[in-house]
Amino acid sequence: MVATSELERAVNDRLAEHDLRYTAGRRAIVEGLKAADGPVTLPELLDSSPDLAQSSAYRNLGLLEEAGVVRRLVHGGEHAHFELSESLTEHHHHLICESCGLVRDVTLETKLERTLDKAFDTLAEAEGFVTTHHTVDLYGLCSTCR
Amino acid sequence: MVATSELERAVNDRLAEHDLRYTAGRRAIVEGLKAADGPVTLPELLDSSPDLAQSSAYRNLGLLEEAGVVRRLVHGGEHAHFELSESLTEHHHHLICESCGLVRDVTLETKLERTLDKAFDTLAEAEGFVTTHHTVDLYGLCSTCR
DNA sequence: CAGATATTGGGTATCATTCTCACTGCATGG
DNA sequence: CCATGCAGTGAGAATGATACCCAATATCTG
Ligand SMILES: [Mn+2]
Ligand SMILES: [Mn+2]
Ligand SMILES: [Zn+2]
Ligand SMILES: [Zn+2]
Repeated sequence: MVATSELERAVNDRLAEHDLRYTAGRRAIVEGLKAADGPVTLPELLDSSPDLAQSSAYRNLGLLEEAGVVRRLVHGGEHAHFELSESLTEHHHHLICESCGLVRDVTLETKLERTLDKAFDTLAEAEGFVTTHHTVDLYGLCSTCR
Repeated sequence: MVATSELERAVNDRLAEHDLRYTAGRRAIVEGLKAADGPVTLPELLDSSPDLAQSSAYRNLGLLEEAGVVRRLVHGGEHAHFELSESLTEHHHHLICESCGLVRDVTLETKLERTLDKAFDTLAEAEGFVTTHHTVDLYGLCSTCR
């Protein structure tokens, strides 16, 4: 987990590389994502930071995504979920409730993750692909929806 | 790979269990998915079966999904992709081109898949989840988009 | 065939997300 | 300080994939 000041500096740097300013609205988004205990939807983000305008939040989430600060998760639910990029946190995967849409983070053992990376590279190569990243999503029912 | 007549019977059975008829439109969808060399979008499906009405195709894809005949893949692109359910084909994963949206099927070694299943169950249990299935998606660039 | 139920398809509605544009904030330099 | 220019903002409108409606048909059952 990156310390806040370090995170702030890293975000600032990435935005600068893309000629983007680190404004109050963008800081509120980053803080909101950092404070959340998992990926959040846009309505959830607005609830936690009521001063954000919806249109600006969507726009800034898109810009932060392009700048490599934010990752957008697209699952079957109504809303996309957003989280801080893995390069600012750590590589992990997701547990998704098919009933309420809740998303939780999970981490695989380093050893298993390395085995997977190797297997994935081989598979992709056989199809002529070059892969940039992978996702592993576990679908099911959360403890409250069971 | 299930033979066509066997597939037809299996689809028929599942629809019957849900009080759904195996009509010409639904058969066209199943045939279209079977003939495709990977998951297809609704516009692609309509192109390959021009007599399908868009509204009926969407409705029937949803019903076929509920009946366990079709699986819907939601990635970042414009359209969802559809394929025959794994229970009618075999468990596999996806290689997705981030540039053109192409989706290809890939299969992991049985041994690795079993290792994953075990690890996933443990992780889910620790979070109070019960999992129904998992996805593994490899993102990158296909040979033509490289 | 009749009655009951399921399906169809053209049109319309929904709604998450993106776009528009007039306005504001902020940096820079003279 | 003020002027200038450009990036950012936000309220509302537009977009587009997908779902819904409903009157007309088709299919099953007996
Ligand atoms: Mn996450
Ligand atoms: Mn597939
Ligand atoms: Zn749940
Ligand atoms: Zn491609």
